[in-house]
Amino acid sequence: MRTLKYAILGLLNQRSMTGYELMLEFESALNEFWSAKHSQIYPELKRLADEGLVDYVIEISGKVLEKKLYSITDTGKADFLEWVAMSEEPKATPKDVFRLRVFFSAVLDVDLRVQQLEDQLYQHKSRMAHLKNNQKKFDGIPEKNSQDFGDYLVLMGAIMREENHCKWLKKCIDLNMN
Amino acid sequence: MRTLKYAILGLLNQRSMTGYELMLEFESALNEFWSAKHSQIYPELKRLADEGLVDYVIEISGKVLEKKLYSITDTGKADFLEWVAMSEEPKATPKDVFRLRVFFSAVLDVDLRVQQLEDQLYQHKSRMAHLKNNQKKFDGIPEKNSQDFGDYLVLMGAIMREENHCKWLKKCIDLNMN
DNA sequence: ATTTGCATGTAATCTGTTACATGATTCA
DNA sequence: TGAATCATGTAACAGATTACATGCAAAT
Repeated sequence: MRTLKYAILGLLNQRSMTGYELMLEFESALNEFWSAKHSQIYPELKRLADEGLVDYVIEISGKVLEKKLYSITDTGKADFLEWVAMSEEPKATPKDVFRLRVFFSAVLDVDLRVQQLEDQLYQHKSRMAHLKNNQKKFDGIPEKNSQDFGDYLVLMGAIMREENHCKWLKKCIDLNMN
Repeated sequence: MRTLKYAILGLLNQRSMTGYELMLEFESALNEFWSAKHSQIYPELKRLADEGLVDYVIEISGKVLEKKLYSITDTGKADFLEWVAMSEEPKATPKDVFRLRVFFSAVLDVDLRVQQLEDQLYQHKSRMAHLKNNQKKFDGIPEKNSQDFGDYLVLMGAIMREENHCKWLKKCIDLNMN
């Protein structure tokens, strides 16, 4: 499906970046729905360059350190636009180890189950606090055709997801304790 | 992390099964949070047998068709119990191509965005109807120490997740249309 | 008889993570 | 001057999907 390809093209469609900067984007902006390590990004960038979807210029940082500033090409832009316009069937399985554990948890003592759920709840609560803090940077709803708008929608989605997950965890705790 | 290993051990801890039956379980009961194709299950079963965590007897279906009925061993049971009792850090990234598309969707016409969101909403609504139908098989809340209890909790979680996802999609549609 | 489902496997490929490897720049 | 960060790459491995491959059993 080459999703990483389109994630990179989408980011380079916003502005030219180095591989390192792309990595930082995956760690921040896209973190809630996609990720990639530098060991995956650099080879993919090379491949995209071979395919003519991106190109780069070498810049010098300081005295000698070379960095490659990548830009999307017209072909790349066309390819990306085609992808983003596509409709898709929702993927069947968002794999989730914790839910798997809950599924099997009847073999455990109730105390331990509740402890695990509480632990999970704590972690997701702090995650939610972090997301809500990120939301502060928007004042009001961004303009519909700005990149900030997409940013806003997915952040809202992430917050709603965390909220809902916490709600589920609380219900599980309740049902385990009666 | 060997999650498939523990998913299989957990299922075999409930009852002895063939690889084919395990495959069916992954397609039904576990479908909301884990999946595996037969091409992954059969080699894993072989490996688990080599590791002494499961064993099997060959049964004959009809005249000649051999099937392997797998059972969990004591070692396997101990290993599984240790795993299910473990606490874990929530995984950072539940990758989601649709959210990635939404993130970049500002490059599209508003009409197309709304169309995509509506399409997604339709699919998730029917998915939710399907899940709610599954829930009917429970009358009331299952006993806390039965496998049905875990089953019930994750099904509830799946329904809540779908409900929440639909809510998010509706908000996205609203914000795109003003 | 033919189709659908039961039943088991391997091979090739793709995607992603961890570990290995190196070196420059900036800030305290 | 030492630590954190910038910057780029490769190699080995793990996990998972698609395709290849075969054959029996049951139901229509």
